[in-house]
Amino acid sequence: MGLKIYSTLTRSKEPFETIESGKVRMYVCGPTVYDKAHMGHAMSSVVFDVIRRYLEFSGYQVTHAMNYTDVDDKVIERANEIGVDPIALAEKYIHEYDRHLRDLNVMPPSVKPRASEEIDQIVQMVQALEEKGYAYEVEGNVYFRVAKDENYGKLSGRRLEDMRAGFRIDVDERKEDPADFALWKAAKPGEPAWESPWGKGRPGWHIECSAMNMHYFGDQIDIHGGGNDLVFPHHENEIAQTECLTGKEFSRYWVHNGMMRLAGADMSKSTGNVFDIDVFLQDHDADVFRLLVLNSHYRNPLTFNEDVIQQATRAVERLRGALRPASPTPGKHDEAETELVAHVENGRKGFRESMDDDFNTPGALGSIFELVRAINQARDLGVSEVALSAAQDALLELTSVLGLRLAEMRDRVGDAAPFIELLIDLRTELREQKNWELADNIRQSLADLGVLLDDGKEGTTWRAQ
RNA sequence: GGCGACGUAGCCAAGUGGUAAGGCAAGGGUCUGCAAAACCCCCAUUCGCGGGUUCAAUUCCCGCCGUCGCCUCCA
Repeated sequence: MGLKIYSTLTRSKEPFETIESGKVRMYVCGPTVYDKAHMGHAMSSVVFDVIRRYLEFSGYQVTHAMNYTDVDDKVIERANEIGVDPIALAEKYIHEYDRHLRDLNVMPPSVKPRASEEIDQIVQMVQALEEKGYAYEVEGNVYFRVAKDENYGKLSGRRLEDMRAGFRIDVDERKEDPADFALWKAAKPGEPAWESPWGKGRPGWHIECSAMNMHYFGDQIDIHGGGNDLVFPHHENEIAQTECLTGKEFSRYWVHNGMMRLAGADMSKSTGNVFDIDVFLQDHDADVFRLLVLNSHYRNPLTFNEDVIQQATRAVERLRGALRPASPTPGKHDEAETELVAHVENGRKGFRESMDDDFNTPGALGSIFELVRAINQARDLGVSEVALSAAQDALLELTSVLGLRLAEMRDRVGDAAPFIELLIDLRTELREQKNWELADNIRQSLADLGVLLDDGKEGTTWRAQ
């Protein structure tokens, strides 16, 4: 029972088979860098990060490309508004986005191409399309001849006639067909422009992705991803350009994540701009966002509001709580330890089965939480440190496939452990003397430093918050 | 108008042709100097509404209602 992935192209789950055995070429559309990134971008990044991590966990060698669209109408428009150079503006937001990816614990893409750095490749591609009759030039603009592509519309399920019917009157009169789209745009004054066979100009939106794919991966890739808002026209046009040129299937799987929904009245502007990645991460742990995202299937719309943030925060605490050490005075519990081993196996199995089913992360989390309960039960029973930490290692492994960093805090205070334990011993003596006030002071002071004490029947344990 | 999704407990959310994972919240209990955590119990005879197919549907089909996305440059 191997991995299955839902492809937008076939609208069904397909067994995952790569072009090259054991290797995955994955291209994900990144942001147009004209403004601060929002939580929707973060969602998409996390979704594809988890897909990548799971593929690697499954033994694939993944090359992950993510582009930055830095030459674009919106970038130019914004740059002109504030009077800066468009490329410089894009550069600023690219830096910012890279930082967000780090903060969100998104594995760095293998390559991060930018439109402005792929001009040669783009020009070559447009030329080739022109030679094959799929493109035509009008006054320095080059358009893709949609009517010549008999498969046009196959990804989004649209028919040309339907689309033409919807066009308004303000279409570019120079196009042969209102549905044709720009491959190359003639430069207007004040815009970034490059030399080309058609005069000075810049690439259209869709061609950059086709060109980058060809540059870094060749004619075919395994996975092409992005938000489902890109299905049309962006990905539809990418397919058209690339497949008309190569005559081969462009991408084996088209993977699209659902949109984030900010709908609920509880999260309007009045709540503040919780939508910016920046702002969110100031107040919340990246793990919280990840859990929130992974708690629903990537293709479905994601509910995002204060309620679910709270719920995710508590859930992350529960996950971390499972990493608390074993009871200081373990007993002999062979049966319980055997059972714990079985739970670990079930957890792993359930996790894989869910993830193999089109990256069903909510199902995978279900298995993880079942493992959490088993670990907590075993600890309460008093199983040995060895048995418990084996299960905890499994928990850490599975959650790390989801990109969660449960152990981070624990690791961070790791060096302080001997001192914390010293304080615990001291406090235990104070408690034996019924000096509650001092004992509580120590507990509170440690809590302020992010170290929580748990007084159990068998003694006191601690955990990092 | 065209194309496409979605509607499961108070909230978030999986899932299956044979009667509903998981998380959060609420309630009861165990433990505890107190607290927190943890553990146990409890929490949808029911999966938007109305038909149909079937021995059996939340799961398949049809219709309706509702929410949402895309329809030329938004992840």
